[in-house]
Amino acid sequence: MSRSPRRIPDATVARLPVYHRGLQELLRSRRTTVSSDELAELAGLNAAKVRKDLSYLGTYGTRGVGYDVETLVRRIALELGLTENWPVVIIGIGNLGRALASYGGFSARGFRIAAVLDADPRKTGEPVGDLKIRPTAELRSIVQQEGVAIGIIATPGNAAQRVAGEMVSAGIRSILNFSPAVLVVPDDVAVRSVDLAVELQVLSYYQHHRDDSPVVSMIGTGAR
Amino acid sequence: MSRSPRRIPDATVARLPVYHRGLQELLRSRRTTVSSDELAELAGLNAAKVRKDLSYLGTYGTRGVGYDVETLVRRIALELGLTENWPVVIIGIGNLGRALASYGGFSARGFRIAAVLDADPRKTGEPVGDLKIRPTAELRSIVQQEGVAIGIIATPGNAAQRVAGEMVSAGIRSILNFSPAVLVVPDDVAVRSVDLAVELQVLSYYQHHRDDSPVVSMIGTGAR
DNA sequence: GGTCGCTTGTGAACATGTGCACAAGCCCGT
DNA sequence: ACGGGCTTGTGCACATGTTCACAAGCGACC
Repeated sequence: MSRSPRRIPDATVARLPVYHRGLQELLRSRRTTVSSDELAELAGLNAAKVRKDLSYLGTYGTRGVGYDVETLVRRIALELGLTENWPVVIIGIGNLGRALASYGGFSARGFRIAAVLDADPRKTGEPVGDLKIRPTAELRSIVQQEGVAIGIIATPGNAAQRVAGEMVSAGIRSILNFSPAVLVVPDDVAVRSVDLAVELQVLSYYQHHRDDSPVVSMIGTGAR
Repeated sequence: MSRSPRRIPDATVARLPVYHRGLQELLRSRRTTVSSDELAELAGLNAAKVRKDLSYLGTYGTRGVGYDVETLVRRIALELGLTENWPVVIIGIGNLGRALASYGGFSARGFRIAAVLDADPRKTGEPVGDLKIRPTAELRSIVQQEGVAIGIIATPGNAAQRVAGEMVSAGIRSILNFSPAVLVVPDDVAVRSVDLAVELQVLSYYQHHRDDSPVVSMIGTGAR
């Protein structure tokens, strides 16, 4: 259904959510039209990249005018699959898991938290926002009942691989991993990992080598 | 002092922390030597990439044998500047800020949290781990006294730009931004942004287009 | 209806990153 | 001392990503 004519490059896919975020802001401020230059400013990129990225979605701009904000935000949401309101589960309810569970941004941008789970039986029943912590043994039935497609791992590193295996066997095929571990999963499972310490260490490198080369970077989005 | 002979490519810099993490594991299990193949497995990459990456650090391997774990972990730590035990500050102590503040991984990997700050005066004095929340007005003096070089922003999006400005004017030149906002800073300030919703949305794309192309990716590390 | 100013969409040059494949070099056993 | 097995380091071809620069096209105004 929402197949795009050409395949979209990974680098562009990583930036689409940033455009989506900026366009939503514009919507809120009642802007109807936006140029590639303005959108570039909002996304922290340059105009050429914006135009090339958007061109992979098809021809949605008007020369001499710009892009219609509402059309474009809808087109990007469609492409990213945000219209499906994916149910997600979070496993590992420590400080980070709790923070993720109560992070308002998720529900506002195409996702809803179907359940929060933890392997520690002492935590079972503990409230987290509107939800109660459930034991990991219930994962399979939750996934099946709610049609969960995306799982978030917020456990310590040593539990992550086990949890990933449980997710995969429960039918989850997209995993967002916040633990400092490299996950081994079947080829048809997508994994994205965010390691907080890694991010700091990259910054540390550029801080350390400041005189050699000043650099500003944004993860996966190739910002200036 | 620790200048490397050639400039290290960004893609490699983003992977060095992952090697460092894997090597530390090996150290703990008393391994003295590791091949590019084994290290690749640990980092979720392929051996060719590992060898090329490490070659930018100089010639530290032994043909027919592999790399000396201890030498290599030290060399990478030196390159990343992890030996300096950077003091960092966290601004914005909501759920996420609290999670970051109590995240053990930081102290274990080259950073120490010098202070946690929040703009809300009602939170001042509240304990977070060993620290107490301080008002943002104290940022400048903290930065000067402790020599803080790296700041972490964990505020809501609408406060992020203001906080970033305060950090820059206080003398911070490396910022790790967890808010969903694009920060505008002077050229000589490095920014890395992690937007949790963006990560989910990227996963959502690949989930949505699953039939077109199975994909596994790891942020900024180019894993298979 | 024609012209002018503005902005898109994109071909082509350039830059960066990846993977292959193999020579160079080290260790060990004989 | 020498040969065999193994692993590094890297040149080179290929793939992906970025930027430039400009023709094409739209809208507005005369």
